[in-house]
Amino acid sequence: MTNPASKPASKPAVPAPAPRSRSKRSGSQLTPEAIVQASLRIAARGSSDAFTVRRLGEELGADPTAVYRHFRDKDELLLEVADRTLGEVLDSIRPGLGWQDRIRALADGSLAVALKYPAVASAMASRTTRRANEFRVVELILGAVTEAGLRGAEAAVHYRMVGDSLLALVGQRAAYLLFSAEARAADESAWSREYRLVDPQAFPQITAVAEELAGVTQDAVYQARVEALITAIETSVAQHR
Amino acid sequence: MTNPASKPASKPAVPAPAPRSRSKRSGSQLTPEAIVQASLRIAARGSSDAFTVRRLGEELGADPTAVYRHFRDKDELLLEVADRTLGEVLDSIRPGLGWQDRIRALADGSLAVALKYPAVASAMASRTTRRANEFRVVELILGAVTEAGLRGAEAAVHYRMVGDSLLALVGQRAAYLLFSAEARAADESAWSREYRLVDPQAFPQITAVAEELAGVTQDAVYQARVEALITAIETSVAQHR
DNA sequence: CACTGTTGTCAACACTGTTGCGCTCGACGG
DNA sequence: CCGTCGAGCGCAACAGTGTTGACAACAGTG
Repeated sequence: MTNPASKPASKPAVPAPAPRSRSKRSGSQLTPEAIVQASLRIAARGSSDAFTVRRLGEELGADPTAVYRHFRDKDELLLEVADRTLGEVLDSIRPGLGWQDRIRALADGSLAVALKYPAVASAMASRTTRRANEFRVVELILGAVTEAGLRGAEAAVHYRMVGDSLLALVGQRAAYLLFSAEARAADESAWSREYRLVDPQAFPQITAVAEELAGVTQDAVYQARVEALITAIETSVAQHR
Repeated sequence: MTNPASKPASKPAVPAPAPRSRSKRSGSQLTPEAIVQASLRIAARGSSDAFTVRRLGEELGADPTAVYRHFRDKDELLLEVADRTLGEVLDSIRPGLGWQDRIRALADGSLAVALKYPAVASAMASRTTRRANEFRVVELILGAVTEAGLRGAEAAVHYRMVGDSLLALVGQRAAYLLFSAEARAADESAWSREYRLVDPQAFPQITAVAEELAGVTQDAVYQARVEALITAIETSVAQHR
């Protein structure tokens, strides 16, 4: 079952409270924590090395299938890793910010981890973990839109708008990073080239701003998308009064 | 060929003007068109049947590897299929609409094909085809933001904002559809259940709107996200004057 | 007729995630 | 101290995936 439905008891894993030192087979013992760390290390390698179970075993110096003693499947591991990084993002958000800056901080933090661990962010782009830290995100965004002035159903739908949009934004950017560096470079240069070679008759608008199109940076687009979310909230607040 | 993207001779395919009737091996001959159509048929089956090359061969009544005589790899086939459906979306947009309605029409049409062919839309969520119809989309969005009142770099970055956001939105929704129906149902009911079971002390905002959160529909979120794009453009226009 | 190039078939390769079987070793009861 | 037990790991294997190269059958051309 690789679906997003996992009600049954999730983690016996390490039942004993005692850390029980190092022991077992040869030197280093395999813990969920170690597996998560190794996963992050692999995910950080980005496009140069895909995130696969076998690669994970290699990184751990253990047999790949040993991972399945600690996680039901790869999906559950990804969920755990994603929730972990999400927790770090949340912890890094300073309290006391205005609601706009809290959303910006959430976006910036999420983007940062997405750029650092593209494989993880990409895999989570269209799902939810339903784990502890995700509820913290819900709480954070809901707090922001409430502080902005939205209530009830209006607040709920705007939370979803912001949450889904951020997830999509970050996932999209991460997935793009999973292409090889050469492929990305080729893609970008191809775009700016073809903008200029377009038939002016058929595509007058493109021709008019071909230079500017070639000069648009990913960061500028990111900024615009985040600000669009904030603007949408502000506009909705202004309308409902 | 008024399209901008075809430098390396891409498709000899059917060089002869004569349709050369039916011939070849046993009865039906395999054409790129037939392959695209079969792909669409499979993609329309959604989560019940993954879009794989072997399944495609089955659908065609031919060996799976025969596809590689007409497309370099699966990716190129997906690009072609995606561009095809995108063309239909564009053709369905009535001219003469205001710029806002043109963006809404593009979004609605894209969502419609994404819901119909989730596998295709999902695969295209974080890439671009750089094919003919994609340039038509660029032209359409650029025309809209220009009509709204944006120029130069401002128009360019807003085009990217709208384009990337729509792609992400549609891809996200499609990817969600690729989960099995049961998994999706379980996921949704789990969310609405857990919203209500959350600790009121730790998550006051969630508790306050738990009911409303459970009642938010995908369509409402979609609407909000599209309107957010339009609002962002309008706001930017108002600011730059 | 022979020749050539196109196109479908078949077997195979290099991967992927995942499972069942056995072995080893640490921990625990007596 | 010793025997038993069970958790944790390695190994081999399975069912999938996309893709390639060799082979064969046919169309059109000289």
